[in-house]
Amino acid sequence: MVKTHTINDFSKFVGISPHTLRYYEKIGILPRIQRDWSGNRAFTDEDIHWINFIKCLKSTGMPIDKIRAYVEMDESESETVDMRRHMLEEQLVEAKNKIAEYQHYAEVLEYKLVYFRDLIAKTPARERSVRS
Amino acid sequence: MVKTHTINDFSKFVGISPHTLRYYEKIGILPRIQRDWSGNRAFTDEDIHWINFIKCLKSTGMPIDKIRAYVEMDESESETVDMRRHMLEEQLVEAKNKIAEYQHYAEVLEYKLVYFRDLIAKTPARERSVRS
DNA sequence: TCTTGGCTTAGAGTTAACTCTAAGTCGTAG
DNA sequence: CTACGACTTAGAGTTAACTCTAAGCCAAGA
Repeated sequence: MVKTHTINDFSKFVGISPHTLRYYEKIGILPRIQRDWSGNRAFTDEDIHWINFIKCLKSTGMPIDKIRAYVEMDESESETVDMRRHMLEEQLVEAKNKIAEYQHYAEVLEYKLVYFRDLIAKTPARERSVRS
Repeated sequence: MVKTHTINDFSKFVGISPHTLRYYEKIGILPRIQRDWSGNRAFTDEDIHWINFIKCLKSTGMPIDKIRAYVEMDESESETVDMRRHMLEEQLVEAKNKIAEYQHYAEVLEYKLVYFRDLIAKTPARERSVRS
């Protein structure tokens, strides 16, 4: 017997509103959500992993439609392992690109900040009115 | 005498459409764009740095309104160095958070991919039909 | 002269991914 | 008995940041 969560509890846990959770189920990116005998959704800890994985795909820029396609393949008995692997590899590249991109931004910001810190260290506050 | 670029050239260079460049100027996040004698925008290499900096702010999640506020401070003679520094420091935190976030996503994807690669290595293609 | 590429204002349309409303049903706890 | 928290469908509204259209003007080059 696996412990399950109501939609409200689960919502708080994963940081996604009940409304959006139902929406995700409806559009097909959250399949296999169990129901209790009265028809209410019964989320399991397994589902947390799935949500995290979905977040991963979404955040690395995979559009909802493509996520749905992936999920359908995952659900089907058809032979789609190669394709799914390929899709994940693309998202991995995206993730790595994002890391590089934000590292660049961090550098730009640090560079600007060096200038500001310098300026603040050298100049009494009342004399400061300089453009960057 | 500084070499300048037409809006079309500059557009290609920074990867932002002429339309959007005009829009940026209009909403106040691209100030000080020079004009030639006939009134056409004359972008300088300086402006490229500025665009890159703006991209930095935008990509680290600073909304347009806040960017405009920053730009206004940068333009004004008022004493806003501390505030601007503070804003940049917030964006730096954002950039670092993003890096961590995407590193996490990359790990999740790599983990999944290990499973797929394993599966593909061990199973002849015609036998594959497994759920992840 | 005609085409090309620039300019302007004002406002409408697009996009994805939610996010919410309405309107009604059901089961349980106080 | 009543409130609460689930549930349903269908469709409307929201959001930011573009993105484009219309309509018309101006200047340079072939």
